[in-house]
Amino acid sequence: MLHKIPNMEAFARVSGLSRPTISKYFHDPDSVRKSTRDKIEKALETYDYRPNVYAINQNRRLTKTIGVVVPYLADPFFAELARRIERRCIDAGFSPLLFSSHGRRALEVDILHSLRALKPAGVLLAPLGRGSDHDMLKDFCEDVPTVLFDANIEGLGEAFVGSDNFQSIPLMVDYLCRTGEPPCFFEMPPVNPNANKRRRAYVDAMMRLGHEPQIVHVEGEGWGFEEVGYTEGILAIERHAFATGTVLCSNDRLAIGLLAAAYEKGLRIGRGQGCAMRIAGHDDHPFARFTCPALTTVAQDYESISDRSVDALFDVIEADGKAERRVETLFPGTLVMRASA
Amino acid sequence: MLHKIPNMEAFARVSGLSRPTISKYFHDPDSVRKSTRDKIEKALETYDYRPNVYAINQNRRLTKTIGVVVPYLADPFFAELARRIERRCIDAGFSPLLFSSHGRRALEVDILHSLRALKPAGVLLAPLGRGSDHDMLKDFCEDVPTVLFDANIEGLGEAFVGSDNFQSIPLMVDYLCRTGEPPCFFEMPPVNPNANKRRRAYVDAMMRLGHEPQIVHVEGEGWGFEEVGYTEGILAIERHAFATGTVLCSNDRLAIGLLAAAYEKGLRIGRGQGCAMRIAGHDDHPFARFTCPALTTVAQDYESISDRSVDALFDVIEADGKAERRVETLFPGTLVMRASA
DNA sequence: GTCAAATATTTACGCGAGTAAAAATTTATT
DNA sequence: AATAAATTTTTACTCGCGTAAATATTTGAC
Repeated sequence: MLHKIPNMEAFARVSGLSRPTISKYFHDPDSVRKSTRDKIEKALETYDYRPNVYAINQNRRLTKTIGVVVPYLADPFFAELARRIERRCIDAGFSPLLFSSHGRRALEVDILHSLRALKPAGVLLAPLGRGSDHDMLKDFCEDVPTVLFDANIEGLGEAFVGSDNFQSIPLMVDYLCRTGEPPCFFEMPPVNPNANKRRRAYVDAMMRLGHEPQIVHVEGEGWGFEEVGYTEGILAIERHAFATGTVLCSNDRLAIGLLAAAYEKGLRIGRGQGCAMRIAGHDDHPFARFTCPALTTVAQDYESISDRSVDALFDVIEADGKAERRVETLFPGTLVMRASA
Repeated sequence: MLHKIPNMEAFARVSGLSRPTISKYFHDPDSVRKSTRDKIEKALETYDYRPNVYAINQNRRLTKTIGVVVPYLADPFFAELARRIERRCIDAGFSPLLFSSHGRRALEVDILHSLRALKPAGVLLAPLGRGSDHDMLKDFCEDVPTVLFDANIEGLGEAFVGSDNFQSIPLMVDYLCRTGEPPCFFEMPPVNPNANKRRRAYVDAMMRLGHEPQIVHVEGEGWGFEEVGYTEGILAIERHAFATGTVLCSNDRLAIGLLAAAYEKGLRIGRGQGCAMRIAGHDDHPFARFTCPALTTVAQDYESISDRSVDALFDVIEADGKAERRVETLFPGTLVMRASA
């Protein structure tokens, strides 16, 4: 175990250099001569010293932390996005801090409050959406360089990166109509703007193809989508609420619930012979390939979304926290044909 | 929008009080007289001031942050535990910071390094287990009050809280034997000690009941359990590797993969007439009730585990970072009978 | 109204670093 | 070797707040 060094002053002594030089080194190792860099790194092997984060950040106006806020971390979709974002932040020399609002407005507000206190270099925020405190969020975005992702809120933040629901939903509707009955749309009360956009995209797509849109709207609160999909799926099936045997769900988690309901009701799902129903989702949730049957869905471009969000934030940070203008980047989805539809 | 106040000095002026009093207030609002508290809170409504986190923590030896580290956040099991833990920390006036090792040793090491720099009041750590850097972890635990949960590492940390695999696995084995063929055990290379314990518990339980243990061990790396369960499940089914028609998986995610494989192979899963196979899991993963068929499993006691972990950490923190002795708390699992077995 | 107890103010120093300016030293160039 | 350029050292001040000690003020009890 190496000997602990309490502060930079002491470390400067044991490494035979002056404190400002050490300070420069930790700010950027390449800013000091090779020979002194070697001295420092040799000392670092012998002594256990790392600069005090709090003392460092006290003076810096902007720190090296980046806040990442998602609405619901128990959703592997967000876990996956967060994972990629974290990675890219680390690679760029930042320290990401991850927060989940757990679907609750009060928590999102709290998180943003304490995040502001941390003076982060920037924040990547997937807002609750409908559940967000709009005014508070606006204040926040004015103080802290923020890029929104996944769920857009008009005019908030320096940029938005997400999926193009008006491309992805028609893609799926087209596919379903081409290969069988036109789909009904299975949705719950929208927790965020995507859900709304998807419904509208569904209606548009159906009209364009000359079909009557059939929306099966069910009640259900919160972010326990599987639960809602299951419970309300059971009811919908019992009441013959699905006008056709093809159901497009507003997201994969809802589809997973519906799949479970259909299974329990003895309905065979899929596009083959003897199947009573086709079910499709949206997102290509990490678990979608392991449902029974595997879920046909539209894949969101995780990689592009996370990469682009981070890039956008870095741009903003370099531009002193203000983007020239607010850019919205929408990535197209890709059809993932599996067994369920 | 309220007027921004740069520091405590200035805030003291506008609220007509002295800085030390303000300092006391933020340390504990009840430590000042009601009348001054009111003054401060009135000023707080007019002016936008919150103390600088970094300046505060620079002097405090122990901060009010608590680190929460899990091995793999995209696993809803950990997401759920983390959620409960976070909540309890917040309620107790701490600021939890959540980190995921994403299954990688290097990342766990990095996280612990930067966590140490944050001088947290304590850390709740679910270690990678087999993948952890044992020596580094030991150093860490000596510096920072740490409570391990989920995966135990002998002698590390001030306490351990987890599930009692030697109770839960026999519970399931008994049930399966009582209601049908004795189970084989489906497992992959153990990423953490639980997997090992579960295998041993399975062997013990089978022997006790006078049955020959049948272990189906498959290859597979990392934390993509569903993927391994699926891929290797397909192979195992093709090769008739399951000695009996009942399979106990070392965890639910593996079971979900196997379920998908069985479905694809046209095997009907469940305990009823015409079923080819029974599949059981372990953990009661949040999605386990939505598989097709719903997964029979052993529920881990999420609530007790998270609550007890936090309590244990608080005890340690109050006892100045050192527990009298290292206590291991194991909670029993409960059988969750669903349709799959 | 008096006096002790409780609370607030004043004053002053410390924490661990960032950083700026001037002086001193090292390195590179010719 | 002389000189210019690059780097390091010295010195000193800043940041925002914790905290301790002495002093002053307010409060409550009688």
